[in-house]
Formats: sequence, structure tokens, C-alpha cells
Amino acid sequence: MLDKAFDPAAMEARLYAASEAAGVFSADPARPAAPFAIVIPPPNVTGSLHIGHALNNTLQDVLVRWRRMQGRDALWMPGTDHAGIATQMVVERLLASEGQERRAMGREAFLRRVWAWKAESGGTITRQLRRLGASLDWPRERFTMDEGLSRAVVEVFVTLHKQGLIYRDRRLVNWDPKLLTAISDLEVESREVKGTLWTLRYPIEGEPGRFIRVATTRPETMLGDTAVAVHPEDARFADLIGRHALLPLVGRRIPIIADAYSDPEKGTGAVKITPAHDFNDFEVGRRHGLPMPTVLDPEARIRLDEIEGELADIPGVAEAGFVRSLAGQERFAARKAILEKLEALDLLEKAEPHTHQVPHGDRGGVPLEPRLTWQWYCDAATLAKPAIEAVETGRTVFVPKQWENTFFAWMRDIQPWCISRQLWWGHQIPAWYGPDGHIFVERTEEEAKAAARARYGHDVALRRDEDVLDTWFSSALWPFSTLGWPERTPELAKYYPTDVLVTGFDIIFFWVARMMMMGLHFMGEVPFRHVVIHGLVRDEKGAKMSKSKGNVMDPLELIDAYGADAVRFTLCALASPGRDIKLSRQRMEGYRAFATKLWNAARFCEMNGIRPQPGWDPASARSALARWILDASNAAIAEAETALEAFRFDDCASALYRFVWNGFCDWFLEFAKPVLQGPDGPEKVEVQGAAQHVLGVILRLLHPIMPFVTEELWVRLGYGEEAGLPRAPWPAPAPVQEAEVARAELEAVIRLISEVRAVRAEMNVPPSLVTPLLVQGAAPEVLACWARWMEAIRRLARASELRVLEGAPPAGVAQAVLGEATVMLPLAGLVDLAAERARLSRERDKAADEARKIERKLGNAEFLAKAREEVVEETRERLAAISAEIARLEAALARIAD
RNA sequence: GGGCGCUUAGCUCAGCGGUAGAGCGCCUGUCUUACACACAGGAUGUCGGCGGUUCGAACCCGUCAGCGCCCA
Repeated sequence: MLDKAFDPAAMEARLYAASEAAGVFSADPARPAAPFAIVIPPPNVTGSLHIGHALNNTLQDVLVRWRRMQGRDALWMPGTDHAGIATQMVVERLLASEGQERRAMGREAFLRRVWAWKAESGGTITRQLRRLGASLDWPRERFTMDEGLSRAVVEVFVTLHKQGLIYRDRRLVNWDPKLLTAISDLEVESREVKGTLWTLRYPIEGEPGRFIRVATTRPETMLGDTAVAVHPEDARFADLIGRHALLPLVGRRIPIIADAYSDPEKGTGAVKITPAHDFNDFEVGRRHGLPMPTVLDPEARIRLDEIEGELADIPGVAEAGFVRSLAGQERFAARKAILEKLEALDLLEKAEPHTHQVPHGDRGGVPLEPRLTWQWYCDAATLAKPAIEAVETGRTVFVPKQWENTFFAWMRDIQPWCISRQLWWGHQIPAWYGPDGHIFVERTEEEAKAAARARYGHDVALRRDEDVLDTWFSSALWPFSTLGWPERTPELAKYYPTDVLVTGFDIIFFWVARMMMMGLHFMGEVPFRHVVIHGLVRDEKGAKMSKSKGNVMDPLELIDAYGADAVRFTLCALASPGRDIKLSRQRMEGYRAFATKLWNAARFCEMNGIRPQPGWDPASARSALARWILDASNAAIAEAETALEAFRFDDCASALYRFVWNGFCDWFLEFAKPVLQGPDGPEKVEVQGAAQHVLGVILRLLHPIMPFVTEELWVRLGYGEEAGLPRAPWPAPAPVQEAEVARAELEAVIRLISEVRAVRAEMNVPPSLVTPLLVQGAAPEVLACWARWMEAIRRLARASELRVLEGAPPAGVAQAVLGEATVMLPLAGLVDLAAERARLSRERDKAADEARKIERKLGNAEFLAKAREEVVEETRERLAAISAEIARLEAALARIAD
């Protein structure tokens, strides 16, 4: 016997372990079944499961479990990402706590340490995914830094380099002065900062006392100014174009140039140009062939080596000694010193409060410095073209389609992708430098040496590039590198392209776009057919969850409290496309109640001799009740399937919720009770047969969303072996004879019971009081139908009998109008006649309102002429029905008039 | 500044051309032997404002307002 309530904590770990051990989550390329493949968005190896992962992986698991049950050879590829910066930071912090430092220990020792950390702590998130119930194919688990994937990375790098799509370039990059590495445009987060706009005066050469005023938010970079730009059509400065200003403090002669970049409306109309420290200035510098001295070192401290020779002393303008004193100063300290000096020289005109956007590193969180450095770049624009085309032609479809615009906007204006990082943890770039600086990009050191020998005629010492690749470079290969590429494995042949990618919109650029580019370039085919984009999980007030706000909901804690099934069901039910999810504990309580409801329905079945009957044939069902529930379960199957095909997890969840709770429990089991508790016989056998069949359908339909409670019941009730449900066949619709007739029959009974219940409740009739039902005006077939269901009506409507009223009704009746029939409940002494009159009048008025609306519609000649015929017909029928009802209500009122 | 999305019952959200829906909450009643994480019943909406298209608009188009996100 099942316990009174189910206890998820007691069963989840056991059930998962059994399935995993039985290998039911494993794909098999040798199986003839059609594939269904999803690759997991690899979580950071440093990560632990947060609510966003819970959503993302629940949705994937629902799809995978569903397709697996449909008989597909389903592969859900697990793995983690080495997460360059994040992991390096974690291990560096660990070292710091031990009083150690990365540089002091050296690269090799540090990397050994990271691997040791990974071996010890890297499995956290994969353990947590198991608690969620994620049916990943664990034996295939991969890591972006493992041997095979690293080989794929080298292969891709070398190939793209030989194709000219990866190259070295010296240009401005976003430099993180805290992490001391270049980062890509995408890792830049612009933050609004309340700062100051300073107006500086640069003296005009040869005209003492005349100045050009420039506005800047970054006075500390002025040491690297090599021009002042004004708009070519700005009359105020026309006579200055072509002349020179004297750069304060430094004494450098800098030209006043005309460039449309300078906006006459902004600031003073003149801007200082610092090509090595500002992206816009860099472009101006390029256009005008300006020198580009760097005046900040990697840690954003002042450095003077590139301008040392230019330092001069000009009274009232430049002071070489002062500038030298800035060397090594941190950028914000230098800013302060420079402003003070300018003020002292009367070259600082004003300072105004100014709010502006300042680029920050998304990892380090400090303001970035544009820095002129050599880095490796990937020609994303070239790779993007086929990816754009693939989405345009529908080879890959975004769901919701809306997101394709976001994808296009990014891809059509894509910039060169800076792929080198000045870190140690990651894939080291396979490039070696010869003594003359020539670069050899090869798969191995041996090949690089051979290439060098071929070039120089003898062996030379090669120096390997120290940098590693952007983490997203290896992630971009994930859909094929995990399948064994560059080997031509059976897995690659069978599962690529994968079917679906499920992810959040925040990584469309980082990851989806890059997988599209690399997949198309190296596999010649898109990496996935559908990209399902889900929303962000927020707290119940709609605020983003964050540690600092303290509103984080920990999925593991939620699983402990409500069970994994309830967490999963909640996430599915709330996953409306294109919307963020506002998650609340209250919602989760509601869906835990649903799991309990299912458990108790199964318990009821068990108590009433409802056991699995594998050979039971639904087509043999004769009774209306059996046919009705079988037909309803067919509808539920269709609804669930349609929803999942469209990635409508919310629709799937609500359709199943309704069917199980309202259809199966509230009506079917209630109707079944009189039969089940009555004498043995064919009727009971048939109801038991239908019940076991439909319960089996329910357990399978719910399994993708609620794998644990369904599997526990599946096994406990005897539907199958342990670990059997994940591979049980997805339910097929059962053939049902004359389903229409059964539907009409049950609808008539439900209607009667509902109406009688409503009347009783409104009249405050105590449930303990049973009454006869007196019927007037019912069609003979309806009467017959009700008679057949008398036992159920007796229980559910608390009726003692149902009989046709001959002659006048007794005094003190409450009445329910159902179409042509009127049902009366004799309640002499109990019924408050005034209340009953009020209730019936209210109903009458509502019906009359509705009738008026319909009449107006039918009175409109244009409606009759232009509306579709079925619509007109339907409207007429509605009017007829409602008119009849009004007449019955009037009659009922007349019967109890005072 | 550009782009996208949202605005429907107290709350969270479905519905996206032909009779306004669900869950929760609220109110009333009930230990009716599967389930009080339950059962039965009830109340609650000029579907953000305005204008247009249409026989007919929550739904399509325009416009305004408020909110949110992304990119400059």
C-alpha cells in the first residue's frame, strides 16, 4: 500500500541512481532509431546550480525524456566549461589564502594546481544536475580542456589561421587593468558613472594668450594627446585648422585638425585626441596619421617611456619635472595631480558634474582601459555571413522567432573577435615565434620546429606564444567537438546537427552566434535546428536575483523543500515564451500539491483493485464512462504533444494539470466510485481496465516533467520494472467507439450535478441533507441518461431520488434551469424564498443581457450578409438556447412569486 | 539616441479576429473513509488611453502614456 503522502526526499536519489546505473539515459549510435540530440550549455566548472540552470536544464530534460519515450535515440550531451578567467580567479584566491602567488610559482606549477582543484571541486554542478533529475548521458561527459576537445581547438585555430581567418593585429583592445588581460567587446559592460567634465585650455602656438578649449572626462590621458580636433565646418575654429597647440605639461606641438568626429554641439566643440587610449581617438589618429604614444602601463599606471624624449619646459605651459614625477602613479591619483597642476597653471577652466557611460570589465568589475597591443583576432565578419544566411533561410529557427532580429543585428555589424587572453588557464595558442619574429602556427611544437627548419635551413630556438584563447572559442566548437571531431566518429555522423539548443537570451552573442559560425565553417551544416530562448528567472517581485540583494532562490534548497518534481513542474508551467519568470514559493507549493494529488489518485486506484493489465484493449470499452475518460486522455495526449512540439512547456504543464486534476480525479474517479465500491461484475472490470489504462497514460505523459513521482508510482503499482519508465513508450491515442455519444452523456450528467450543487450551496443547504430532484420539461433521452447515472448523482449531488414532477410543484422549492429542463429541490422550510428569487432574477438578467447582445448582432444585416455561415448559424442557435433558458427562469420565478 | 518586449480579475500569467480564462489569493460551506498539499460553491474585469480597419477587435493597424530589457 502506498503511504498517505509521498516523500520526494526519500525516493529521488534512489530512483536517479537506478536509472543512471541501468544506462537508460545513454544514447547508442548503433541503434537504428532516429536520433534526437541536445548538447548542454556547459556550465562553468567553477559553478554551482542556480535557478537559471534549473530552468534551462529542466526544459532540456523535458524534451529529451519525451523524445526518448517516443523511441528516438536520444542523446543529451553533458559537460562543463573550463571558464578561463573565472577558474583562474578562483584558484588564485585559494592560493592567496595560502600566502602563495601565481607568478611566483610559475605557469606549470600553477596549472597543475588548477587541475588538482578541478579534480577535487569541479564535479559540484554535475552532481547537482543529477538532483534535478537531468537525464544526461554521463559516460559521455566532456570538459572543454580535455584532450579531445583541446585537439579540436588546435585544429580549428590552425585551420582558420591558414585560411587567413585568424590573424595577429596591433589595435586598441579593451584591457582589464585588474585581470591584466585583453577581453572581447562582449565582455565589456557599460555602466553609468557620475563623473566630471573638465574644460582644459591648450595654448595656441605663436599666439600667447590665445587658447583652444577642450572638454574631457579623462584628463590623465592628456599626456598622450597628439592632436586637437574640431569640426571642419565649425566657423569658430576655421582659422585654427592646420595650426598647432602646445600640449600643456608635456610641451608637445600638436596639430589642430579638422575631423567630423568632433561634435560642435558637445562640450566646447574641440576635442583632445589621445589615439592610444580611446577608441574614437584611435580612428581619428588613423585617419590623420597621428603618433600614438602609450602613456599607461598594463595596470593603468602612468608610464613615460614613449614620450620621455618629448618632455620640455615651457614657462606657464609645460614642466618636464612634474610630468616625470607622475611616472608609476595609478590612473586616478595621476588624474588628481594633473588637474591640480593645470589649475596652478591657470589651464583648467572649469569642472562640471557629468554623467556618462564608462566601460567596465564584466568579470573584474573595474573600469577598462583601451590599450594598443598585439592580439590574435578572428575574422568574425567572414564567418558570420553563412550563419546569417542559415537563419534567414530557416535552417536554424529561433523560438520565439523574435530573437532572430537580435541575432541579425549583432551578426550584421560584427567586429573582429579578439580571441587571445593574457591568462594561464586555457588553451595555449599554438603559435611559435622564430628569432626574427616570424610566426609559425602549427598543431604541435614538432611541426612548428619543422616549419622553422624549412624556413631557416637549420634548427632554431622557438618561443611559444604565452597567451591562451578566449573561453568562448572552445565553447563555439562544443556541438561537434564533444561528438569527437576532428575524428569522424559514428556519434558525429549520427547526432550532428543537433536538434535543439536551449539557452537564455544573454548568451546569444557569446555562444549561439559563435557556434553557428564555427559549426557552419567546419561541419558545413548548422549546429542545431532550433534555438529555444527562455527568459530569466526573477524573484516574485520581478527583481533580478543577486547575492547582494539577498533574494536568491537556491534550487537545491527548493528541491529539498518541495521535491524536484514540483520545482520542475513550476519552472515549466511558468516558462511562457518571451517572458521572464517570476518565481514564488507559493507557486511551488501549488505544484507540490499537484504531485501529492497524483500520488493520492494512484493510491485510490491501488486501494480499489486497479492494477496494470498489459493486454487490456481500450477498443473493447462499452460503457460511456470508460469511453469518455479514454477519449479525454486521447485529447490530453494530443495537447501535450502539440505543446512540446512547439516548445510550449507552459501549455503542456497546464493541459496535464487540468486533465489529471479536473478530468481524472474530480470527475472520473468520482463517477467510478459507485461502480468500484459496488458488486463485482463486468461493469467494475471495465472501469478498472479503463482506470489502469488512463493512469498508465498519465504517468507516462507526466514523466518528462515529473520524472520522480511518476517513476515511483510506475514501479510501485506494477506498470514496469525499476528504471523502466524513462524508456516506456510514449502513449498513443486509444481507439474509442462513439466518443461523441459518451461525451454528450457525461456532459449532461456533469451539468446536472454542477447545477444542483450550485443551487444547494447558494441556498446554504447543509451537505448532510439529501433531497429528491423533481424534473420538469426534460427530454426523454436526457431523463434516461440521468436515470442511468442515478448512483453517481445520488452521491455527487446529494440527491435521494430523481423523478418527473407531475402537476404543481410543492411549496418552497429551489430551482435549477438546464436548457429545456427545470430541476427542483423541495426544501420547504429551508429555502429562503426571497434569496431564491434574487438568485433566479440575477440569472435571468444575465441571460437577458446576453440575449439582447445576440439579438442586436442578428439584427445587423451586414453581419448576416458578410459573416461566415457557420458563425451566423451558431449565433442563431445560441439565441434559441438562451431564450429557452430565459423562459424557464421566468417560469421558475413565477412558481415562487409571492 | 536606436531596437525589442510588456500593459487582461487583488497577484502571477494564458488567450492574439466570432459567447473574457487558469492558478494562487479572497468569501461561504464541508472530516462526503484517495487526498484539508483536500472537496463543493461564490464574488471580482469599460482586456493601459485615444483613433482607425472590419459585419464583428483583448486579438490587426496607427498614436500616446507607463514599465522593462538590449545596443550605442
